[in-house]
Amino acid sequence: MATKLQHAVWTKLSEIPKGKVVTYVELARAIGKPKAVRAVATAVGKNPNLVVVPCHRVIRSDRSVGKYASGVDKKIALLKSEGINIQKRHVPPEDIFVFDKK
DNA sequence: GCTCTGACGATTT
DNA sequence: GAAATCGCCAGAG
Repeated sequence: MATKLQHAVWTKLSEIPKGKVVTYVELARAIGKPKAVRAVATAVGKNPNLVVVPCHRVIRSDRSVGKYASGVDKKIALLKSEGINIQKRHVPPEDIFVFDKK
């Protein structure tokens, strides 16, 4: 099952271009709930559609990779494969994607 | 309807 | 710089 919040999150995630990552804050802001970062994180973690939902492109606002269901190390490897020079503790700000805010 | 928990954030110690 | 604390929203029991 999927709540509307989760759907909103996944939809936004699918809009992230390859080679870019997004922070939970930006993602939360994109769905109109900038304070609901925790709810957003929960939604991402429960993502049932790994194909259209690149959850590995989601990082924390402090540029740390955060967590990953299949292992943080895997997440980092995937992002590096997309051209992102990511590290466990920090991610290059220039590779962080920002949603078009209104 | 209340309480606990969570892939978090920001601030303080 | 790392750990602890408080605050935040939504979902699950």
